[in-house]
Amino acid sequence: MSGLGAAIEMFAALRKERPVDEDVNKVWYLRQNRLFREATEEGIMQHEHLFTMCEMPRGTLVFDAGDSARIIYFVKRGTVRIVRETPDGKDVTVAILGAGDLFGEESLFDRRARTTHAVVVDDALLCTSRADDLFALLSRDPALALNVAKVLSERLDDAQSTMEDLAYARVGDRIEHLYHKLASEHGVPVKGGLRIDVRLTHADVASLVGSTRETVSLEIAKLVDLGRLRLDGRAVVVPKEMLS
Amino acid sequence: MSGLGAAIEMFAALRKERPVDEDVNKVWYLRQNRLFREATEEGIMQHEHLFTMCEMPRGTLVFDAGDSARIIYFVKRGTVRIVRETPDGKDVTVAILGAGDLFGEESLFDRRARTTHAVVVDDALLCTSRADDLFALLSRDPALALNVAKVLSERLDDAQSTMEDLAYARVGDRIEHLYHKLASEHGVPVKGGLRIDVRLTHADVASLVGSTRETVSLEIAKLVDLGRLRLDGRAVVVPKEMLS
DNA sequence: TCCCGGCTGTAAGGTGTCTTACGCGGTCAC
DNA sequence: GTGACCGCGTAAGACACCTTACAGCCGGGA
Repeated sequence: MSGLGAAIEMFAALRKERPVDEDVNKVWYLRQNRLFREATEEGIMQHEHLFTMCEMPRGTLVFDAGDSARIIYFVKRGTVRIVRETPDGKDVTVAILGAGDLFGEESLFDRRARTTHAVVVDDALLCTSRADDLFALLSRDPALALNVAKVLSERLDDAQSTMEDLAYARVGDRIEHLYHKLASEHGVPVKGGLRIDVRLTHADVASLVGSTRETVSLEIAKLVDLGRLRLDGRAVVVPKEMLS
Repeated sequence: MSGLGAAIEMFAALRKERPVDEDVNKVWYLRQNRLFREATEEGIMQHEHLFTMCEMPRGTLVFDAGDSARIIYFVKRGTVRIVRETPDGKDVTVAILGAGDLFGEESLFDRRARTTHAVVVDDALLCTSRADDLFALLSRDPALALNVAKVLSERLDDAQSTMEDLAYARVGDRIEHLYHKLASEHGVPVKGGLRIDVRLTHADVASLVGSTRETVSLEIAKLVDLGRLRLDGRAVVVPKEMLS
């Protein structure tokens, strides 16, 4: 994958929209993105060396809490989990990210070591950039900087909605909300609903809804009984009559 | 708080002309905001007409969930609470903001009605700007746009830390963490610690830590017993030996 | 001054969920 | 194949916290 491809993917990531067919969409992104509307081919070329692509299999630790490497990541393909660890060693997953998302953006503004770690959930293709390089690029282009702000604003809204759930909803409802959100972001249409192919174990789900592996097993079984979720092999399906 | 009250307050916020001495201070106030931290005096002067100051007493509903007015707010003085409401009517306070913070920034990127409401906790002086005006300003100044991103990034980190607490910490610990955070952000030094002058009722605290008024009363009493908090009249004091 | 409404303290009972414990089936490496 | 490991299902007991209920307090307005 060329650096140019990487750069294009990065701006695609900032727009938070997902390609259906990659080859067609490279051109599509060029036309859509404000930056590239006025930019010459050479202008794009100038920045291609700032980006690197890399492939990572399920389970890879992208970065660890405490790391001080200042790198920003863009998800091109696959899924990544952002995790905090509580003082007594429990994991809290604060975000599940897919194609089009970016992460590690704290290091754009903050020199402190990371407070989270990031793990690959489904085999991923990532694009990376050094914080200083990206910062310089953003400093020259307000539209891009605003895109970053927009992405963060959406993530904040997401986090607040999760806080609401954690504060007052029961575990069963939290799990259902989680799967509805995953369905809308990562669901693939199957007959009768949306299948979630993100490979989350019950322990992973527990870390997302603030519960334990055992209660998650129990509550999922209850939800399936009630017809609010279905199982398709190992994957969870949200019935379409449940999608508001 | 009634919807009518909300509308009246919004209207007042847009219309009210402040006394001349406030206008003179406007630039000074703007300068205190994180957004304009590195901006030049002239730069602020140029855009000063985009902003309006307005005073709001404790209890004022700054904006309500469902409002579609696209306005961004800057806190010059006082304290403001950002609140979401759960389907069954419970309040979840997702942020407590003080001097230098901004809020309502969703409307910069998003045309949907607000999902939160904002209430004045301590008599506040706010500065308002129409979303479109501010957006135009940010589009011309990458440094300002990056400041917005930075503020959002910090708020996100904050939200994630709260999620961690809500997920696995006991109510007592959550309250203690809350007061430590408030102390570091809004605390005024008194002998033996930091006093928190933000006027939060136990019900308010409950909405911050995802609990009930009664358990908050109980747990605060326990914390005071253990010497982990002190009371100074109605205010809470965090003993300095508790500040890590 | 007195009343009223909002804030706080306290306690009994109920329950959602965590903890602990164990067994079972799949999958992968050897 | 066969063991080791991981992910899953289930169940009894404990407990943190919510619910419900009521009473005292303080401050502000009539």
